[in-house]
Amino acid sequence: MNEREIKSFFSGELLQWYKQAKRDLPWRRSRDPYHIWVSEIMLQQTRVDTVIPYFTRFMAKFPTVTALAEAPEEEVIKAWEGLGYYSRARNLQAAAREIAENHGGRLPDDKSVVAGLKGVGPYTSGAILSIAFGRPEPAVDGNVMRVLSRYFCIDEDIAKPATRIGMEGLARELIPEGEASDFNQALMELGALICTPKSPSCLPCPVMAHCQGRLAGRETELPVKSKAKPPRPEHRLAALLQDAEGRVLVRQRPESGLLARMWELPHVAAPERGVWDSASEGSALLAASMHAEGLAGVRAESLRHVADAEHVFTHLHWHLRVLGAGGGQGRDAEAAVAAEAVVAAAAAEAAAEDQAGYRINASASLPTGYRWIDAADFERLAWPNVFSKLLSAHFSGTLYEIAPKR
DNA sequence: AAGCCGGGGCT
DNA sequence: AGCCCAGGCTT
Repeated sequence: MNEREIKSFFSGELLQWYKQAKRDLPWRRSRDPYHIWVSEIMLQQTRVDTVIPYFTRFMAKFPTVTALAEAPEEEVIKAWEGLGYYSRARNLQAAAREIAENHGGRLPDDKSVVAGLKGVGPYTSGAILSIAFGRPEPAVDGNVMRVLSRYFCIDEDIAKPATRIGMEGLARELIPEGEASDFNQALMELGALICTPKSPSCLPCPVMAHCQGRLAGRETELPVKSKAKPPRPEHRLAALLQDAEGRVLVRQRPESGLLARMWELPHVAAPERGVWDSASEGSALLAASMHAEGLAGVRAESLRHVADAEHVFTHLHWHLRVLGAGGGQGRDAEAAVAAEAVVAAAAAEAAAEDQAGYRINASASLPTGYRWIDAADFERLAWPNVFSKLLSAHFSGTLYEIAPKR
């Protein structure tokens, strides 16, 4: 078989396989470009099984481009809570506003418009144009690069942008006339169901007979991919502070950057691991930090170790130690903390006010971005997973289950 | 080209 | 507990 025949065998067999093997997914029940678009944004870096419930809820809440464009941003972020990469949600809404404003609320069959949308790169552009409009554009994601690397025995590093460009050229050639939608989905479906990353199921694979990687016995060593740098560790001290009514002090993150505009417990980075490990030094640091933020009344000696939590990002690994005070929460995972009187001035004021350890005068204003929340507020605001879990446990009275062992 | 952006599944 | 997976944007 020559190169041309190997390619046409691949396209023909794959397409035929897909037509009988394709999964019934919510976004495959519609040809509405808006549905395809939302699903493709959610599917960036995210598995099908994770996306399904989010997609269903999202479409019920924001059924049209216009509905999404007109929604308050916090509602969109809340609907995205737990999916990660929150800039996807902000970009999606910004693009929806662009479509509502300049294209009558309908995604146009126009490559330059689609490719120019916020949050739409080469992969997503190709996916929308082919799936929603049948245009013969390649849609090369990680699945497709894995499948093509193996079938054509390509050992270029798929982490390099130049490799993706090359794969797009190849994928474009492979699209059968008039079948771009099914063919592109077939390529990804094969990667998801058969040609999987770890141990590919070659026997039921519709194109095994001419898979160059398999014929060379190299299917498990392909694709070649250079490794990412490990996330850098950060040890952080977080405060779980309550007022007399049991409300919890939280703050909103900055407009841009990591976890932009989401809510969290106040926390501060420990300059070194030793400070984080030491109950007295950690408490003193956290109290001093809160005081510097304008929160008079935190006394280091009243802070107790209530939980540890981890949060791993692609480039960052947070080790969170949660120190708590106030409210009626009597359980103590750790012995009472004896710290230096770092905030002595504030302590004197606070001691008169509240023996439980922390209290903000009702008339005193909180620093910008801070507020007290109750369980109902918690349900409405959007949190990164780690704080969602901690606060959910706190409000349901089960925080001790994720508290440190000792 | 390299770093910045979350989260979950598998072994 | 440590491994792997995976697009787009910004600098």
